[in-house]
This record gives sequence, C-alpha cells and structure tokens, in this order.
Amino acid sequence: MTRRMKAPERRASILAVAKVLFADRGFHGVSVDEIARRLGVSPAVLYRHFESKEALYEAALDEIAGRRESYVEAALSGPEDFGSVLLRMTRVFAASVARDPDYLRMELHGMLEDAAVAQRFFEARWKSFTDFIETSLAELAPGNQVGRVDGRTASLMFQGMVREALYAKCILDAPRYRDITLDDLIEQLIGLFLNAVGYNTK
Amino acid sequence: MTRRMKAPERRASILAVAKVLFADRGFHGVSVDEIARRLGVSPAVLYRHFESKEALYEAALDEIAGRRESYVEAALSGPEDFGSVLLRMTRVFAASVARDPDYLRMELHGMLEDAAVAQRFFEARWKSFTDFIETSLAELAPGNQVGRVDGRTASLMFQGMVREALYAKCILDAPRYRDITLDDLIEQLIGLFLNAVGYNTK
DNA sequence: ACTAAGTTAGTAAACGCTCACTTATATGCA
DNA sequence: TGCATATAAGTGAGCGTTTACTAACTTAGT
Repeated sequence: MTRRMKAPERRASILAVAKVLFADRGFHGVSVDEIARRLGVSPAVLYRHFESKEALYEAALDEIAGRRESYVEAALSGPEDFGSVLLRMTRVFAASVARDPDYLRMELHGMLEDAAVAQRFFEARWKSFTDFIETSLAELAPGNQVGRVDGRTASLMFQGMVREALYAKCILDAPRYRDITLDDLIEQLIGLFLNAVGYNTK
Repeated sequence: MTRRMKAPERRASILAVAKVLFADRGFHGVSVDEIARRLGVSPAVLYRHFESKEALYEAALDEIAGRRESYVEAALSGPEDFGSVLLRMTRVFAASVARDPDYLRMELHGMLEDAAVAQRFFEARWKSFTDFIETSLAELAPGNQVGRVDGRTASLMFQGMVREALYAKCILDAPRYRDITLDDLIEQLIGLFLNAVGYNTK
C-alpha cells in the first residue's frame, strides 16, 4: 500500500510531518497515530526510527532549533554602519521565519513548556542579534554615535519588537497589519529602534 | 471525605484550579481527572458544573481574558504628560501580570491555538495601550512634541517590548535579567520607547 | 423527608507502545 | 545469469492505560 523507503528517507519523512504537527499543536496536541496516519503508515513504523514519542519530539525540536545561525555574515554586503547592518540582518531573519513559521510556533511552545528549550532557541537565533547590538552600542557610545543606553535593555526591546512583528504577520496574520508587508514593518521598526538608542549616522 | 460545598463555591473552586493548570500546560496538557484530583473530588463532580472539558476551558479563558481593563484610569494621579502617564499605565499592567502570570501564559496558549482567542486578549488589555499611544502621538505631532512616526508601528513596538519583558521576568525568569527588577526594566524600556517616537517634554 | 452534593463503578474510545508476522529488496553463491 | 536466502520495511492486531464522560447509588444538610 505505502511506498517503501529506506531508513534515512523514512526517518526524514517522519520528522518532516512531526515538525509541522508539533509546531502547530504542541506535544500533547498531537498523537503518534495521527503522525502515522498522515504518513500513510502504521504507527509501529515510527518506533523503528524513534524510541518514543518524546524522542521524536526532541528530534523535531533539534531540527528546528538545533543549528545555530548568525545573521551577521548574512549581512556583509552593503554599507557597514550599525543601522544598515542591523536592518539587513533582521530582514534575512524575518524572511527565514516567514518562509518557515514552524520555527516561531515551536519557539512559543517551547517557552511555555520548558525554559531550557526557550534558552536553546535564544542561543540559536536571537543571541547573534543581542551580541551584535550590545557590542555595537559599546563601540559607538564613546564617539556619541549612539546615546548612553543600556545594551541589555536595548536588545530586549529589539527582540520583543521583532518577535511581535513576526507573530502578527506570520502566526496570527492580524488584520490590523494586513496592508503592510513584513519587510516594510521591519524597516519601520528598525528606524524606531535606531531612534530609541539615539543612533545618528554623523 | 471532601469538604462539602454549595454549587457557586464549588464552581469557583473548580475554575480556580482549572485556571492555573490550563495556563500552565494548555488544554491538551491537562486532564479532567487531574483537575478533579487536585480538588480532592471525583471527576463526576466537574460535570455537574460544566458540561464538558471544553466548556470548562472556555469558562477559565473567560475568567482570565474576559473582563476588559483599561489602564488609563489607573494612571490618573500624577503628571499628565504622555511619557509619565504611559509609564504609570505600564507599571500597573506589569504589576498585575507579575501578580498573576497565568494571564500571560494563557495568552500565549491562546495565540498558538486560535487567532480569535488572541484577539480577545488583545481587546482585553493591549488595546487600551494601543489606543492611548496612537491618539497621543496624533495629538502631539503637530506641536513637534513627538517625531513624525506611524502610530500603529509604534504601538506594535511598545506591545512587543513590554511583552518580551514580561516573558523574561514572569514566565522564563531568565537569568540574564535576574539582577534587575521588572519595574526598573519597564522604566528603562519606556525611556527607550519615548526616544523612539522622538518625545520631548518641551 | 426531601434535595443537593458527592461517590462508585462503569462506558467506549483514544492513548503510547509492542509483538508476531508478512512482504519486498538486496546479496551470496552456483 | 538464476535462484535461494538473509535482511530490512511495513502490517495489523492488540497490549495495558488513560481519556472524557455517564448513570445509579449514597450521604449530608435543612
């Protein structure tokens, strides 16, 4: 009945389905039987590749939050001033989330069920922004290119506003923001953020 | 065995337990039996007061997100300029969340499972801020007391940064922010926000 | 004694998971 | 090459438990 696959391919196909289902409804919201049904396969197959539902969830989590990404390198081309680089970094990040919103959903689920998981997501993505913002502010402050602001607070502000934009556009699809593209929203937010830290190109 | 209660008291006691459990682990993460066990009561009792688990969840949701709150009135005393009022409003809100973090957790769960629920939470709390910010900015712009910024974007930024602070302090208890009080964090964030919109007391 | 509150003992279905078994594919040897 | 055999992939039934939920019975309060 079902197409026959070799172990690695089957494992990958299971993970792919598990990823979207877990991201959508969380660990408790998805049953092993449902994953199997979507694959058109008997539930027993899953246990040939993962030793438990929990292990499968963990693997899906790893696929999503596992690889660390730095957006600094992704923004190398173009002007190298703080504002321009931050904007390009954020755009790349936003685009990647828009392409695969499961990331965001999984992060939310993770935050709710386990603070350690939240930490993994932070390390995987947000930390590169946080680090960039804090070091940049420290560098630019002496020359008065930015105001005297606490880097930690500023990066929290940044993280919050970007996350909110991503929620609104990628998860909720809020009607309130339907007439503005995610990209434009990000650009406006970065503008506001640069105001907040007193950034001037000089 | 169990203390005997009259209907309204029992109903309230059920709701109280359901509220914290659902907020903690979401609808699918909690079983009716567990709620009953915590109450020290047989599961059948729940069905005398709520016709289904879903109805109970809905009632808990209503208790948490039901009553709309405006923080404008809560910030009447003191200076009436935009910055001061916004700070006081936000502090009252933050304090109420710190007192009862179930609100935030339930909002997160709601966002993940149903956009309509997210909308209810927005209407209940955030909207009062959004409205205040947008009307204030519109009023202050002509006199150059704030810069020319889009009110909608600004209020999204505000909502995001406040939410992020509340997550960090009330849900995750992030080590990164353990040495700063929620109140101080809020104050710094509001300061940054006022910079962002170009607010000057004049 | 009547009523409201709570229990006991169940239901059928869904849960995570395992087992004995069948089938398809690849491999070794003539 | 032809064919037996070993192995990997998948099935289907069913394990014990938990799920949400119900009905019949008991107990407590007025």
